[in-house]
Amino acid sequence: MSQPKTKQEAVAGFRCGEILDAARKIFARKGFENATVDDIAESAHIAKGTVYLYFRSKQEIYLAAVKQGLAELNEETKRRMDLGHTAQEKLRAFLETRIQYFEQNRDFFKIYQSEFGNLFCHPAQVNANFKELYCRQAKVLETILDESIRAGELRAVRADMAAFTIYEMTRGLIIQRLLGWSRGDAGSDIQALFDLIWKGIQP
Amino acid sequence: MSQPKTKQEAVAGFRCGEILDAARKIFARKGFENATVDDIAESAHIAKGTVYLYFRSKQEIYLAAVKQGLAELNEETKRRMDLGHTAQEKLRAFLETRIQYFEQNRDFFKIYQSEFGNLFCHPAQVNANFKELYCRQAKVLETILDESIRAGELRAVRADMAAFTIYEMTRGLIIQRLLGWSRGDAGSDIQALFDLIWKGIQP
Amino acid sequence: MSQPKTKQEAVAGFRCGEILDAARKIFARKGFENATVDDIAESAHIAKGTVYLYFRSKQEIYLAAVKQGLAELNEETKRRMDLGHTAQEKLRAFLETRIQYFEQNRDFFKIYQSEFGNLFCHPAQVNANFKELYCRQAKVLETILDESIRAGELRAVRADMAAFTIYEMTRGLIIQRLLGWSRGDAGSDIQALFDLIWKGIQP
Amino acid sequence: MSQPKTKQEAVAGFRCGEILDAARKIFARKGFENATVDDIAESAHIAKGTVYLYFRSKQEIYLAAVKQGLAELNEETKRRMDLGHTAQEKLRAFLETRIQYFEQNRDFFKIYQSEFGNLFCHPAQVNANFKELYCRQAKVLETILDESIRAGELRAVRADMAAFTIYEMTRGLIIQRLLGWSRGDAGSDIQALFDLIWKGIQP
DNA sequence: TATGAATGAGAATTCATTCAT
DNA sequence: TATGAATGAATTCTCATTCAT
Repeated sequence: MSQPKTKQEAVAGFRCGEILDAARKIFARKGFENATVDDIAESAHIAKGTVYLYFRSKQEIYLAAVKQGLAELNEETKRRMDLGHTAQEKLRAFLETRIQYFEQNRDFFKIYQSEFGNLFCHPAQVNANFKELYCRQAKVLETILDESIRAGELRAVRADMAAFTIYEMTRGLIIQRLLGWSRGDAGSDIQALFDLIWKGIQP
Repeated sequence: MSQPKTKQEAVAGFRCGEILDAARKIFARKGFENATVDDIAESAHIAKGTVYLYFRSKQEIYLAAVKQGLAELNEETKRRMDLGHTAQEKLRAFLETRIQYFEQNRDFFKIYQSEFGNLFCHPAQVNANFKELYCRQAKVLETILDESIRAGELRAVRADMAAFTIYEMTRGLIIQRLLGWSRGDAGSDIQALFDLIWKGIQP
Repeated sequence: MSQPKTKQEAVAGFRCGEILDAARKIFARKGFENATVDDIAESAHIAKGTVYLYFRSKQEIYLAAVKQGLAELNEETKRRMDLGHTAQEKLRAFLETRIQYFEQNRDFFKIYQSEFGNLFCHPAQVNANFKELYCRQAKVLETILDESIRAGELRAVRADMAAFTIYEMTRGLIIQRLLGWSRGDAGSDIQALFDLIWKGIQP
Repeated sequence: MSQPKTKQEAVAGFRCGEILDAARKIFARKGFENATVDDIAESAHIAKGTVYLYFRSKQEIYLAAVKQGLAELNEETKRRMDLGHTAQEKLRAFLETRIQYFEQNRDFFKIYQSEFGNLFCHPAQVNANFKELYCRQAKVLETILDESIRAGELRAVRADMAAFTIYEMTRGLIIQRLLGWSRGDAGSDIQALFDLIWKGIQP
C-alpha cells in the first residue's frame, strides 16, 4: 500500500505480490486445506523456505490474499460509485463493478466465496478481521440507500437489509455465471438483476 | 428413509442418526477439513472404529449429513409451498420455511453454507452429486414464478434469474441473522425480505 | 486326530475342520497378514465371533492349518515310502507323494511355502514348533539314505545334506509347476527330477 | 547406479543407501508386514518424514531393497562365472558366489527368501517385476548347462529343470546354514553340494 | 453355542514449519 | 536473502479381539 522507500522494500513488495498471485491461483484451485505451501512456492517459482521469509504462516498468506483483493475491490467499487450522481447510477455502478471485477479475477472470487463459506468455522480472530472488510462493502451501499430513502428517491425499505440483500444477490449472480448455470451474457444478467432490485426499492 | 423391519435395522438407523447429528455439530464448528473422525466419534459417545461400521469414510459421513438435511429441507419446503394457493402465498411459504428451518438447524446451515463455499474446489464427483440437490431447490421456485408470470400474476422478469436470486437473498438473510448482524426479529426480517422481493416482481 | 467321544466333540471337530479349510483358502489367496478373520469366517459361513470359540487367535488358526497339512503330508509320505522295498523305490515314492499332494492341495502348498519364507522372521515359539515338523520330513529321507549308503546301495554322500537337498528340489519343482514355469507334465517332471537325483547319489 | 554429479546427488544417494541398509535389517528381522516405517527411520537415525523424501511408500523401499540386492548378486555371479573356463568351473563359481554372498548378506537373504514365500500372494505388479530378476538367475545357469550338454561335457538332462533345481538346492543349503541346521563349514558344504550336483549331471 | 456390534491400539502417509548452509 | 532437506505432530482408516445378547 505505502510506497517502498528503498530498493530492498521494493523487491520485498514485488516478491510478496508474486507469492500472493501464486497463492490465489492455488487456493482457488484446491481450497485452503488442500493447497500446500509447496504448491504455492512452486507456482511462484521460488523455494518453499523463501515463502516463510515474507509470510509467517500459510494462514497469513491466505489472509493477505483475501485482504488485498477485498481492499482493491472496495476501492474500485467506491471510485465508480462516486462517479454516479443518482441512486440509480450508484447502484448500477455497484453491481457492474463487482460483477466485472469478479469475472476478471475469478481466482479471487473463488477464495472470497470459500472464505464466506467458512465464516462460521473460522478462528474468532480471523473473523473479526474480515467482518470489518465484508461489512464495509455493505455499509457503503447502505449509506447510499439511506440517503436516497430520506431524499424520497426510494421507498422506505429497511436499508440495512436491502443493502445486504443486494450484496448477496450480486454474489449469487456471479456463482451462477462461474458455474455456467446462467444462460445470458454478463451485460444482460446485470441488467436483469438491476431491474429486479430497482423495481423492489423504487417508490 | 424406509422403515426398519428388524430390531437390528432400527438400532443401525439409530446409530447412523446419532453419528450424523454429532457430525453436523462438529463439521459446523470446525469445517470439514479441521473436523476429525475422532471428534465425531467422541461427540457421538462411541469409539472411532464404530463410526467406520456405519460409514466408509469421513467424506461419506459428510455427504450423508448434507444430503439428509437438504432432502428434509426440500421436502418441507415443497410441502408448505403446496399449501399456498397464490404465487404470493407460495413465495412467502418458501421464504418462511427455509429461514425457519435453518434457524432451527443452525449446524446444518453452517455445513450447507460451507459446502457452497467449496463449490469451486470440490472433487467433481461431489459437485455433480450436489448440484442436482442445489438446483432442485431453485427449480421449484422457478416453476412457480414461470406459471405466475404466464398467468399475468407477476411481471415478465427472467424466471431463472429471479428464482436463483430469491434463493440467494434467503441465504444472505440467514447469514446476517446467524452472524448476529441483523437487528430485527425473524418475523420482521422475513416480512421485509418478502416485501423487497415482491415489489421487485409484481406487475 | 483322536476320535470324538461325544456328539459335542464331533460337532466341534467338524467346525474346526470347516474353519481350517476356509482359512487355508483365504491364507493361500492373501497371505497371513492380508487375510482377515472376517474373510475366514465368511468363507466358512459362520460369524466372526464363532471362530474365536474354536481358536484363540488368528495365529492359532494359521498354525493349526499348517500343522494339519504337514501332518497329513508326512503320514501319507511315510505310508507310501513304506510300500517301497529298495532305496530307489522309496526315494521315488517320496518325490511322487509330495508332488502329487501339493498339486492336489495347492492352497496348502502356498501357505507352506509362505511359512518357509517367514522362517527367519517368526516369533521363536512358532519356529520351534515348526522346525520339528519340517525336519521330520527330511529326517525320514535321511534315515533311508543313511541305511542305503551303509548297505552299499548308494555312494557315500553326506546323508544330511542330500536329504535336505532332495527335499528342497521337490519344493522347487512344485514352485515351477504352480507358477507355470515348467513346460512338462507332472509325470515327466518327476521322472526328470528323480533321474537327476538318482544319478547324483548312486554308487 | 550412475555417478552423482553434484554434492546434492551424492548426499541423496548416501541417504538412500542408509535407508535401504536400515530397511534390509528391519525387514529381515520382522518381515514386510510387521516392519513399520518408524522402525526403519529409527534404525536409520532419521525422522519418519525423511524416509518419505526418498521413497514414496513402504512398498517402494522394500522393492528397492530387494532389487538392489538381486542386481548386485546377479552381477557378481555373472562376473565370477565368466572367470571359469569349463562347465565344472562355472558351476562351482555359481554355487560359491551365491552361498558366499548370502552368508555375507544375511539380512538380504532373509528378505529374498521371504519374497519367494510370498510369490503366490503378491500383488501382480510386484511379481511381474521380480519374476524377471528371479528367472534371469536361473537362465544364466540354463545357458551354461545347455552349451555343455551340446558339447558332450554333460549328459543329456533337461537343462531347464536342472538349472532351476541347482538354483533351489543352493537356496536350500543356505537355509540350512542360516538356521544352523548344517553341521559342516561353508567350504565343505559347498563341496558336498557340488559333488552331488556334478555326479547328477555328468555323462 | 452362536452372533456381530463395539472397541481402540496401531500404521502409513502428509505437510507446515524450521534451520543449517 | 534464498534454499530445500529434515522434522514430527497429526490424521485417516483397519482389524484382531471382546462381550452382551
